[in-house]
Amino acid sequence: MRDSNRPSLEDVAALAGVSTASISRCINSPHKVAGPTRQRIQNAIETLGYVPHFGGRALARNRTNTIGAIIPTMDNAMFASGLQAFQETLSAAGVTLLVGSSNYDPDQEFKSIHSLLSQGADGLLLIGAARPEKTQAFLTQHAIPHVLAWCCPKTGQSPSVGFDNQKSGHDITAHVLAHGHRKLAVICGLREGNDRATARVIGIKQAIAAQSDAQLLGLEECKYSFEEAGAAFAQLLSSSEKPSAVICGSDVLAVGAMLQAHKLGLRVPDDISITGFDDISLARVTTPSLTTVRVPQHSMGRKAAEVLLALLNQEPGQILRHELVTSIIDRGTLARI
Amino acid sequence: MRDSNRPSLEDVAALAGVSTASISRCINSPHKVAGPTRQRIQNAIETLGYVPHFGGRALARNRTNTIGAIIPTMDNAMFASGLQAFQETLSAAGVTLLVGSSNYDPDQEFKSIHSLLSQGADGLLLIGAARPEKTQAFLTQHAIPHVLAWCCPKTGQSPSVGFDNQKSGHDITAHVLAHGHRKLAVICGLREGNDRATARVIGIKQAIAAQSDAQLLGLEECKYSFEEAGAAFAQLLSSSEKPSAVICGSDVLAVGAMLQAHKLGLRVPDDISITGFDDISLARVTTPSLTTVRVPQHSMGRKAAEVLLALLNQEPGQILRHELVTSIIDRGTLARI
DNA sequence: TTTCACTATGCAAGCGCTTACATTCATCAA
DNA sequence: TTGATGAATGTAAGCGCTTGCATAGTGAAA
Repeated sequence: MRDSNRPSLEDVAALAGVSTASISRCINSPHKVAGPTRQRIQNAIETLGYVPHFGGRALARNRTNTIGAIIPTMDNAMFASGLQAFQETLSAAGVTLLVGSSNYDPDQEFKSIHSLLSQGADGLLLIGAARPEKTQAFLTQHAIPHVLAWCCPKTGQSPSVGFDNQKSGHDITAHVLAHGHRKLAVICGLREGNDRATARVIGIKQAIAAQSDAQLLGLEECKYSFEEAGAAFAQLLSSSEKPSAVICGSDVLAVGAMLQAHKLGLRVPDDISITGFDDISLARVTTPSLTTVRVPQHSMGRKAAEVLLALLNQEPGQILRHELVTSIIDRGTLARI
Repeated sequence: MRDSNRPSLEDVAALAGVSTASISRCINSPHKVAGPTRQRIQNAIETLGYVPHFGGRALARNRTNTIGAIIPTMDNAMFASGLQAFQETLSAAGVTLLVGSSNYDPDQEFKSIHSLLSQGADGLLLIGAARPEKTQAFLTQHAIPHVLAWCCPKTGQSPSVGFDNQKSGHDITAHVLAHGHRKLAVICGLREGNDRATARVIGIKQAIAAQSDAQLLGLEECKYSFEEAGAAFAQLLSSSEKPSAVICGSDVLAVGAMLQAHKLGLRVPDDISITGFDDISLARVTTPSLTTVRVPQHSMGRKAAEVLLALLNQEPGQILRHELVTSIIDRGTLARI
């Protein structure tokens, strides 16, 4: 027990009167140790408050039982509950979650990947499929086990657990069109390096294009904040021809738009309809509550963890592309014209 | 290079024609290595794509550069932005964040502590001060560097970065009383094992007690969900004597109450006033927006990280108790009577 | 009883890295 | 020239754990 007072395997072994090997076995595969011995060891561990030394273990096993997740930000709720589910699932499997953030910046993401790997992450959860060649190459070259979430790319060989952003964008737009709207506008997140935002917009445009008498009056890109979304909304409504519905690429944007509409004295949905995307808790709280696209965050997080764990355990026959379904939640911000 | 194709220090040493010690020095304290040698080593590292093995490093150094945070849940936004700030600050210092959750359960928290420590966390961020003797003893016995956040206990020797929950509870209540309310009710989170919720209620009760003609008509405890808070609200309003204001221990509860009020056909704040606590983004989004207590989540997260880093670096002369101030944000859910 | 098969446990060799100490070598003052 | 000095590099001893192999112990079959 050289370092301060941290007990080592050896200390436990001495107390229990067995060899260090038995202790190790008792911890890692208890069935290999006889009942009474196990009991004695348990006691010793208890009395000393022994906790295995991570470094030693990681070195000997060449595995850390740690998985990294790099998400754009925890600050808004967009990823929170998915991440929570991810963490819980890992935790149940005895794996710990390392968190890094990218702040929607590819360079930052690359740094985080590096950082988490050098912290020993056995695998990685990444959001979205779009990343620079450099990052992609790094993942491939080092054969980093990873899964993509929030997306479901049809190309590329990374396993993914997500949904079809484009289709969902299409769906909500078709829904808006079905309500009789023909003059539409869009607020979306910054699309550069963000394939989810990009795909959603493509889907939206597709749906509009498919309806001959519909038109897209304007499209504003901004960060995911109430303020920026509000400004974008004001911008869209300042043009001569005003939309009857504004389709937003995220609930955060939609709520920002609603707040701004309120300031402008516009009633939602009587004067203008607004739709969101994600169905985070915000969506239920506004008045009226938000018509939006429900994204199965919880099951996505859980499934992503399961896939990643299977990957690490080299379980064969894994399906590599898990597409979950989204649905439209009709609440109160979409009027029928 | 025994394991698959991962290069080790030795491989780099061989390539560069130096000893492993020099490589190590070159990585960890470059100034100790002569220019040309350094160059040669850099090249070798580059060519091999060498990344130091985490386990080996952690074992030799007895330090992982990893810090764990155990928060009740990431699912609601209560801790999200504080955690984000915490993570960013750590990241800037080259330290990685490990996340565990407690789900407001002391046993689960204990398990998470164990788990994060066994994953090598050098230090810990814990929420709140109330924990079982067993957990406390474990922390003390093993001399785990840790800091408490979201609270600011005057006793106990754990460093903390937080605010005075009791005082804040008192303040918001005094504020409500100053608006002329005399018949109050309270919805709070489950207090068992949750010192923040407990302290807030104590503060609320104190303020009410200090106002002789004020009365507390009812108090409901529930989980932090819209549904449960809604039920609690309904319960409070089902009694014969109805409160004119309901003070909630969290914005989540307040929003749940508002949603329920709406269902019951009550106008906020005309028919009933409601206040929140935390000032998470939800609070700005309801109609009317929520009068609440602003908690400096961001600076709390940042400061907590700074304190923890200082602790790990054994920087002397640290102040161990950082009390941040809260303030009341007056928005639209508190009527003047 | 002897032998065999099997289980429970111990022994000891690493895992990849850091670092105290030893060694080498160039530099410079005496 | 010589010894002292200090910088650059090498040597090798761990760090705490896992695990293949060896050994001891047990009961059943022969």
